[in-house]
Amino acid sequence: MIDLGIYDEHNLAIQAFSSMLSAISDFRVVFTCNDRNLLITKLKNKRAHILILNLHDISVRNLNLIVQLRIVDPNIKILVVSANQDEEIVLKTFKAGVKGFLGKDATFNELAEAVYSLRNGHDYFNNTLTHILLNRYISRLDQPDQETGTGIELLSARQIEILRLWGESYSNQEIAEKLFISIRTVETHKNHIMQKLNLKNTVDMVKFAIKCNIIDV
Amino acid sequence: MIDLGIYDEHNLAIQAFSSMLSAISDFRVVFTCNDRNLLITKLKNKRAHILILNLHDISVRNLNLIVQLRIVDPNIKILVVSANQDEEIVLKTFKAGVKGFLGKDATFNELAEAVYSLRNGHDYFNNTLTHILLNRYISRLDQPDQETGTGIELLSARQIEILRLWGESYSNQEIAEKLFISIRTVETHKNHIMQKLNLKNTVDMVKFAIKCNIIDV
DNA sequence: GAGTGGTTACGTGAATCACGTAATAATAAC
DNA sequence: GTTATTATTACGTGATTCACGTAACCACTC
Repeated sequence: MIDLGIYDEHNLAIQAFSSMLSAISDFRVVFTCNDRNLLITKLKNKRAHILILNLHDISVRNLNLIVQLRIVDPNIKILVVSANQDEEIVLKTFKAGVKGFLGKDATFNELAEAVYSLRNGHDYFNNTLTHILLNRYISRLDQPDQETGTGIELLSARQIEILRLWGESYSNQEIAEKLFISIRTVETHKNHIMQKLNLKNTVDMVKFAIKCNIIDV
Repeated sequence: MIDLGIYDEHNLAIQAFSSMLSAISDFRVVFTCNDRNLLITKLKNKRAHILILNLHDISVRNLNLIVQLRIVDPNIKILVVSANQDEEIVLKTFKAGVKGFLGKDATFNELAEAVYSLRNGHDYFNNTLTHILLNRYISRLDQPDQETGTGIELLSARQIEILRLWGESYSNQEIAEKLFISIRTVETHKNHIMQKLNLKNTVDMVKFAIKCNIIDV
C-alpha cells in the first residue's frame, strides 16, 4: 500500500486526481490540500509516502515550499506535476529535492509508474525532461565548435599571443619585456585587436578572450 | 516487421544477440557483422531499420564510424550498447547521431523497448543516461552556489552594482551619470573592490565578475 | 563614545586607452 | 614586376583609467 498526499490549488483537480489514483488498489490517498499555507501542517500530521504536487508555475516561492516540506519530512518523496517545463526552472526543482517530474504530456500510466518508482527509492524522469537535458548538453557541446565564427580567426598569431598574455593579467610593460618589444608595440597590437573585432573597450576584450578559450576565468 | 543489423567484435555475442532478438516475432535480423571495416559495405547492401552497435569502448574512431554510417544511410537508427558510460563520451555518441543508448545494466526488455522506440522515430534514453545528465546538470547548478566563498560576499550592494555596470562595458563616466555620483566615487568603489578581493588589476576584476555570475561572457 | 564599514569625493602620478601616423617586410593579386 | 594588403614594429597625443593616498559623513555596533 502506498500512501499519497495530493496538493493542488483547485479542489476539482484534487478530486479528479484522487478518484483516478484510487482506481489502483495499491494507492491510498491519505490527505489532500488546496492551501499552500496548510500543506506543511498537513504533512506533519498525516505522513504520506509520496506527495503529488500540482504546481501551475514553478516559482521561487514554490521552490522554497519544496525545501521546507523536505525539512518537515525528509523521507517524503515529492512528485511535481506541472506544465511549466522551462528547463532552468524544472531542473531547479530537482535541486530543491523533488524526486519525480511529470510534464504536460504525461499519461496516467506514467503517473502510476512514477509513483511506483519513487516508492522503490528511484527517481522518475519522463522523456520530456531527458530531452531537455540532452538538448541542453548538445547545445553546450556545440558552443566550442562555434569558435570559428566568433572572430578569433581574424587575429594573427602575434595578436593572439598578446591577447593571451594580457588576459593572464600581465601589464603592458611585462608583456613588452617578455616578448622583447616596445610597450608601444604592445599597445598597438591591442588597438588592432579592438579595431578588428569592433570592441568598445578592454572589458569587452577580456570577455572575447574568454569566449574563445584563449584565457580561463 | 523491424529489420535489424547487429555489429559486435565477437561472433559469439552476435549469435547470442541474434537468437535473443529473434524470439520476438516482430524482429528480423537482416545482417550481422564482426569486422568494423566491412560494416559500411554491409549497411549499403542490406538496408536495416535499426543497427545495434555493440561497442566495448567508445573511442574517437568509433564515433567517426557512427558519423560515416549515417552518411551511408541517413535513415539508419543506431542503437549503441556499451558498458562505457563515461558521461562525456556517451553524450558525444548522441552528438554523432546515435538515437539510443543502453548501458551495462540494461535488460532485454529495455533492448526491445529501445528497438520499438527507435522504429517509431523516437529516441531511447535509459535511466542511467538520464542520471548522468541530471547529475551533470546538478553539479553545474551547484557551482553558482559556491559563490559564497569566492569573495563576493565581501562586497556591498553598491560595490556589486558598480562592478556589474563596469563589467557591462560602461565607462566610469557613464556609470557616474547613471548613478548620479561623481566619477571619482566610481573610481573609489572600484579601488575598494580590488583591495577587498586582492585583485592585481582590472582584467582580474572582469574574471571575478564572470566567475560570480555578476556579468555574462 | 570609540570602532567599524559603507558611500561619497578629491589629489596625484603612473599606466593605459583610443585614436592617429608611419616604416619595414612578407605575401597575394593584377 | 608593380601594386595592394596585411603583420609587425614603433611613436605622438590627449583623454581616461589605475592605484594609491586622504577625508568627510552616516549608520551600526560594542
